[in-house]
Amino acid sequence: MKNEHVIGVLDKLDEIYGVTKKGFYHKQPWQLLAAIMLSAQSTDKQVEEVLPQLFARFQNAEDMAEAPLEEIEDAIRSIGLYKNKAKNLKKCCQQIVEELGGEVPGDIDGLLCLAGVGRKTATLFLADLYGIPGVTVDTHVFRISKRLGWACGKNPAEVELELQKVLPKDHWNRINFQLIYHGRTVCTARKAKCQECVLAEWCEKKLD
DNA sequence: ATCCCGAGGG
DNA sequence: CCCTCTGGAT
Repeated sequence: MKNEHVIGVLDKLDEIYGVTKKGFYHKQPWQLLAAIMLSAQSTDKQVEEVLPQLFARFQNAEDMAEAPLEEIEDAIRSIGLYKNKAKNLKKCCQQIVEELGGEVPGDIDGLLCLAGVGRKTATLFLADLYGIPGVTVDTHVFRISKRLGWACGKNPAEVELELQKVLPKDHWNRINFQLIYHGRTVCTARKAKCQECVLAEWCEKKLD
């Protein structure tokens, strides 16, 4: 894989998908964290439909920490995996209120101690809130990185390290949403639309 | 490796 | 109808 290939792809991604992503609406850090937690295995659209009512009902982390589980479930039911997500949200808010004085951690290790917060969620939170550079490897980034020939790792953690070496740091925080969008619309898991792919000239796995 | 789980696409 | 989905926990 040649360096010009990477530059070519990155320029094209910036051109097609832009360089900034509209993050989830939030007034407080815990709201952003909650929104990202809800987005697991769901689309942004689904999450955004639920947020207004959710934050109207629960004004702060303490409200959610004290709320009956069923009330949280009701507020997010239309999103998949709602039982796990409600349970994690409540537990996470309890931790924030009872162990952290109401403050959401500002570092990766602190965030990873919270219920329902894994590497993907934590990295995205830090990127959105503080602009801290981080490569988040979800299913789309994982799949496309390998098709492009940027990585060959067996799991997301390995691919994350490979991408950190291949990609300039100033692209880390936008490669995620760019590849996710590309992955949902063009470079899909099955039946990738290579004919209409703007990255095809640099792609190792391009289909004819 | 499996489960969670509603929504939308093929 | 059947499949997958911007993860995380067990």
